[in-house]
Amino acid sequence: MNKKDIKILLVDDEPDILEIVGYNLSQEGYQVTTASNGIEGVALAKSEKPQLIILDVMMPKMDGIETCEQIRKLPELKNSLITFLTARGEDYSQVAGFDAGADDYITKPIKPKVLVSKVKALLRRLKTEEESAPVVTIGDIVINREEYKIFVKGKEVILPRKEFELLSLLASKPGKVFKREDILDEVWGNEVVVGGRTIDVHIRKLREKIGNKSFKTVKGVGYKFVE
Amino acid sequence: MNKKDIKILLVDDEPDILEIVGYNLSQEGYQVTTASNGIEGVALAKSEKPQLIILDVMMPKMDGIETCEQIRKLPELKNSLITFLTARGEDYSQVAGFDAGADDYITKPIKPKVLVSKVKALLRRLKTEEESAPVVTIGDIVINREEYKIFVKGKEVILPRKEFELLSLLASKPGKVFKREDILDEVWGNEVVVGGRTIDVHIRKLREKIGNKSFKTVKGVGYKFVE
DNA sequence: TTTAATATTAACTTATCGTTATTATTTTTG
DNA sequence: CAAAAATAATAACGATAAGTTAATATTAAA
Repeated sequence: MNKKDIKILLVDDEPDILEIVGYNLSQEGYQVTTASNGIEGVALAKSEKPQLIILDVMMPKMDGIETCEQIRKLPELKNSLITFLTARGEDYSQVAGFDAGADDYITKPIKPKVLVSKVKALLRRLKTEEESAPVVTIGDIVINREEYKIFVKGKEVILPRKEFELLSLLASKPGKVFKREDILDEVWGNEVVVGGRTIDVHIRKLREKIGNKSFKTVKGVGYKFVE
Repeated sequence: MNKKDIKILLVDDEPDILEIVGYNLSQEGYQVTTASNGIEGVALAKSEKPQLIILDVMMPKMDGIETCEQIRKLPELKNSLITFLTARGEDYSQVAGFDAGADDYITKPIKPKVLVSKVKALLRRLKTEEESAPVVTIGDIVINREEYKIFVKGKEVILPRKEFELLSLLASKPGKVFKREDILDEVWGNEVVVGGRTIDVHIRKLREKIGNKSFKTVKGVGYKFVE
């Protein structure tokens, strides 16, 4: 992934921190979004799906720990990294932070250079994890291959195996038309022989459950999944 | 993991440092290996696979930064932590160190007590990452792998070996679906061939003892443990 | 060695899923 | 624009996978 495709969300109630940290990360080429409180932070996390979220622990209204917990509940953000900003020596918040699902923490006072390289280190970690990332998001559909779960607009939809695999295949390359024969190969396996209408029926079931407009028919060829 | 199973590799060209740091860590019960230059360090890292590597930044031939980069390239050492020894104020090396893949740094002059607690803190972090903690808690179930004990809502439940291992596996990643073949590999071993209904029977027994709702069936795939 | 505990298999039941057949609808093409 | 081709929709059937129980084999314990 290119650096400029990496989004970082920064949540802190102190404008100075947002300013300085945001500036430094932007300079590095990252896309930085900021929020000044937890509620706003969760909302932005939802809409932006940043790869990295930096949360201040001490915030009014909703603190970093709770914000972190909220974010961790969202299936589409399972791959995101979360790191806390914490005053040096606040050992408690580190511990609670890890419990809440944090990946790391950065101690204040912040030294820009240290911050930037720590972020780099974290994102390096993301890269290796991402190769095996079990969670894919397309539009408002989240596919969790590891847990065999599908979420549509945050609501879980239970799919039988073949339907799951079919969706999984189509969604792996949104926009690409999968030929009927290719679908049979991938989902059914090339030894199995099934009737010509089997795919149609499964597509129909998916349309019922996921939404009609997501699955486009390309007559004479096959099907594609569109956002 | 037990303290005496933790290996620490110490790389420094100054014999005094090796002596004093090595002594202190050994006293704490860690297994300490030492190398007096980077090349030797990389070789030992490869063969010993230490959990923690402490590198001096300033070394002749190959410095700590380069040594670190070399080590980070080795896939088998991805889980290892690397920390630098750096003279106070050498801000540069901290930054470069993080870039090279370091997890922390320790400033000279070394105070044994500070060193030891820093090492402890680092290894605590490793522990949580490694999830090999002997005691795991999921909801109101506590699994003690070391003592082969299970507690449900504080009450001990005695499980036979296979059931224990099955539960232990599923609970190691709550939510993740374990395929039947994976379960066979992990719990039974990939040479053993057992009938198709064996897993079911064990699952059933677990459901009886631990609670029905904790074990979800994913038809055509396998089972998962949920809170 | 005997007994008890655990593991596996077998046989059967139940539920769910996948496929096909049928009919209707839409799209394409001559 | 009409006929043919392709796909959509439904329901019904058959296949498959999992659940259950009981019996047998294996292992560990007394």
